[in-house]
This record gives sequence, C-alpha cells and structure tokens, in this order.
Amino acid sequence: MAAPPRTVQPARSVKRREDSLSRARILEASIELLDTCGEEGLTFRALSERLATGPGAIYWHVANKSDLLTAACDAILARTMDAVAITTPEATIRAVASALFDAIDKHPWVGSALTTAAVLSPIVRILEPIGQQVCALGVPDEQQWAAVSALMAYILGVSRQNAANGQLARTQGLDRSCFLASVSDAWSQLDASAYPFTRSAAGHIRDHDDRVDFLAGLDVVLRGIGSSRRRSHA
Amino acid sequence: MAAPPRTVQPARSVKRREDSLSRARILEASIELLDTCGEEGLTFRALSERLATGPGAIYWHVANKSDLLTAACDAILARTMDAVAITTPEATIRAVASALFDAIDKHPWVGSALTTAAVLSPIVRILEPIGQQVCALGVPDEQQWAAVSALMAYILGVSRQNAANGQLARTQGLDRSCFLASVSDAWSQLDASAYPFTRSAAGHIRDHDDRVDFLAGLDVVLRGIGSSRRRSHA
DNA sequence: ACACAACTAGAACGCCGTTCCATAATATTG
DNA sequence: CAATATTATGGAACGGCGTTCTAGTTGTGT
Repeated sequence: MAAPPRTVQPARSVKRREDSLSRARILEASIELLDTCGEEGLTFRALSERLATGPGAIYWHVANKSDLLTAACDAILARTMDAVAITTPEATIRAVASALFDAIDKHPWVGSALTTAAVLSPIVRILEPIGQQVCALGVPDEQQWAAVSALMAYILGVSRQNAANGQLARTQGLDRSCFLASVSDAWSQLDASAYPFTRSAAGHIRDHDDRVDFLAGLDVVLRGIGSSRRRSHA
Repeated sequence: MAAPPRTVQPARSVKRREDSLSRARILEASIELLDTCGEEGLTFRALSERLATGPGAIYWHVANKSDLLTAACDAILARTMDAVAITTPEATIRAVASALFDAIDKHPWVGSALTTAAVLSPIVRILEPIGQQVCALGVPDEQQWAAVSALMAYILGVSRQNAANGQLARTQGLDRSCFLASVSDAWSQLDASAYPFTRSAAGHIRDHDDRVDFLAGLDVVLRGIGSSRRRSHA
C-alpha cells in the first residue's frame, strides 16, 4: 500500500542524494519566489521549475498551497521576532512593532498570508511577546486581553495597509511619492461638504512618512493602555 | 468600430428589454453569491448562470473581477454607514465601529476585499465619518491622523480577524464554541515556559464574546486619544 | 428600410491547484 | 547479495478559473 504523501517529515535520520527535495528547500525557494514575483508569482509550476522537478514531487513534502504559504509566513515571522531585543516593556513593544512593520513592508505577502493563516503558529509568535510585555507593564489580568488585542490589531492592521499600498503603487508602476500624490489628488477632488476630513487629510498624506505615523499611532494605543491601568489602580 | 466594453454605464437613458443586464443587477447577484457561497463562490460562470447569460456579457458592464469585488464591498459599506445615527462624537465612533464589526461578520468577504481594494472609494467611506468625529472630539490638527489611523486599524483589524475566524470555523465544520474550544486546547498544550501568556489567554478565549472584547479594546484606543488630547491642551 | 451602435452569449485560450501513476532511489529483509 | 517493501520523484492529465474573441442579436436614428 502506498503511503499517503507526508506532510510531516520523519526527522530525516539518514542522508539521501545531494539534490533531494526537502520541506526546507521548498520553503526557501517559495520565499525567494514570493519576494521577487509577489504573491501571485508563487505557483507550483514556477516552484517546480526553480527546483528542477515536477509539481507532483512538491506535494510529498507540502500538503497544499495554503500550507506552503502559512509555513513561509511563519518562517519570516520567526526570524523577525528572534531578532528583537528585550529591554523595557514599552521599548520592547515598540521594537516588536517596528520589526513587524519592516518585515511586512519587505515581504508584503506576509500581510495577506496572516489573514488566511491558521490561528496557531504565526499568530502565536506575535501574540506571545506582546502579551508578555503587556503583563510586564503591570496591566491587570482582566484588562490584558483588550490591551493585547488592541495592540495586535493596530500593528498588523497598519502594517498590512502599508504593504497593500506599496503593492498597489507597484501595480500602477509608480514610486511611493507619485502614488501618494495621486491619492492625495483624488482625495482633494472630493465634494467639499460631504468629505471635509478626507480633503483635509489629503494634504497630510502627500508627504508623510508611513513609519513615523505608524509609531505615533502606536503611542496613542500605548497611552490608552497606560491610562486604563492607572484608572484601575486608583 | 466596436466600442470597447463599457466600464461606466451611460446613465441608461432609454429602456431596454426587461431582462437586460445592468451593473446594478450584476452587483446584486454578486453579493447574494458571496453571502451564500463565500468568497470563492463568486465566479464569472456561477454569476452568468444565475443571471441566465454568458461570462462575456458581464464584461460589458464590469472591468474585471477585482472591480466587481470592490464595487460589491463598496455597496455593503455604503449601506452600513448610512444606517449609523450621528450623536455624541464618542458614541458615534462606537456606533460606526459596531456597525462595521457586524457588517463584516455578516459578510466576511468584505474583510478580505478591503485589503485588496483600491484606496479610493471603500476606505474613504470609513475614513470620513471617523475623521469627522475625531475632529469633533477636539483632537488638535497635528494629532488627528494618528488618532484616525489607530481607530481604523483597530476597527478593521479586529473585524477582519473575527470574520476570518468565523470562516475558518465554517471550513472545519465546527460552530463557534467548538472552534474556540479547539483553539483554546491547542494554546493550552504549548510549552509552559516559552508561551506563558498564550497559555493564560487560552482560558479567556474559551468562552469570551468577540463583540464585547472588541468594544473593550475600542475603549482602550479611545482613552489613548483622549489622554493625548488632554496632554496637548495642558 | 437601412446602417450603425449597443449589447449579448458562448466557445476558446492559457493558467492555476491538485491528483494520478509509472518509475526510480533507497532501506529492509531473508 | 538478491529480493522485496518503502520512500520519493516528475510529468501527464483533470477540472475549473479569469479573461478574450467574435459571430450574432437587439434597439436607435435617419
């Protein structure tokens, strides 16, 4: 009886031929493909060509495309979080946020993969360090979940939006500043009485730094966490 | 010379046959299809069958699938935002947030459509009312963007995650509580020393109300906005 | 009645994820 | 060392997708 394709490798105790496939090699090639060609560049055909094999062979090591994408996403997040130094609670949260923002900016596909991703591995990698630092801040137990979910939603939400904008700009063949200018123009031309805020935001959008704004918004959330903590201690 | 397919309708001045196609009819059918069959249920073939026509005919009224999805998303958001009553700034923000949470919970595909959506129409529908209320709160100009981006990231981020969880549960054929229980179990079985926070969160996850937690987190962000406003006035 | 534009419908194209299966490489057994 | 079972490979094939093409139909203006 032919065994069904392995999804989990049996710890490869013995050596096989030099050029043999492995989950690790497939993952590495997938990440390269995703980084160079974007999310729609990852296909089993392109992947098998790059690995000099057929599509069928890949399925021995990987369950399906979703499995592949989740694993690639997890690999990036693991590297990203490992590189974050732990210092003060607030500083560490800021460092985690910055690292995630940069990682998702560099690998935009991670943003969309996170939405689809199973709740298990990739999300937990982010949840755990943020949760630990929120605890270290002294947030009482019953408020921790709200604090952590606000932080995670903010960090991932803005990072994802930033990555999506970058991809949209690339699709239209514009660089960052041209893209921002075109959005700003479009917003300026909206009806003045119906869209006063969006029109006023158009000016700010034109030449802002996404990363600076991201950290400013993070401070807003952190202040919210700080003030509720103080309130409950009073 | 045959005109290229219309993407914008010429205001249909004269009547055509009763069963003629139109952008509105296509959009309506798309939303039904998305709601009943999920995001992958929207295909040009299924759509053309439901409309008793061929795939080609649809392309006369719609540029491509992305256009179709964005328009459907925009339609839902327009209805959602129109239904929100404007009262106190804080109460209105909470009402907008609640309405969006419920709309995305009911139409999970809106969540993912928003990620891809062109920055123009759908996002602006949300940006504008939130921005107006943040202004009404008295947040000074230079802090408005950080406040609004924090609110939007939080609201859309949590709503999207909630919708994604619902879809994941449906994929696995579990109802909400079974799904939460399985996540909670998985988190409980993580290594105690490496994942203390996630393990402690497992208990809370098990029988929480997403909507209640969502509003609690929203208050954290609102407090952050309030405290930074006070600080700058001091 | 005729010409021309607006619109329809379905066949066809190329690509996708996935499955199947004949075969090769390796491990295990007698 | 031969024989056999297991593990792994790769290419052909399937059904379905978004999209394009085009022959045809419906409606309008002259």
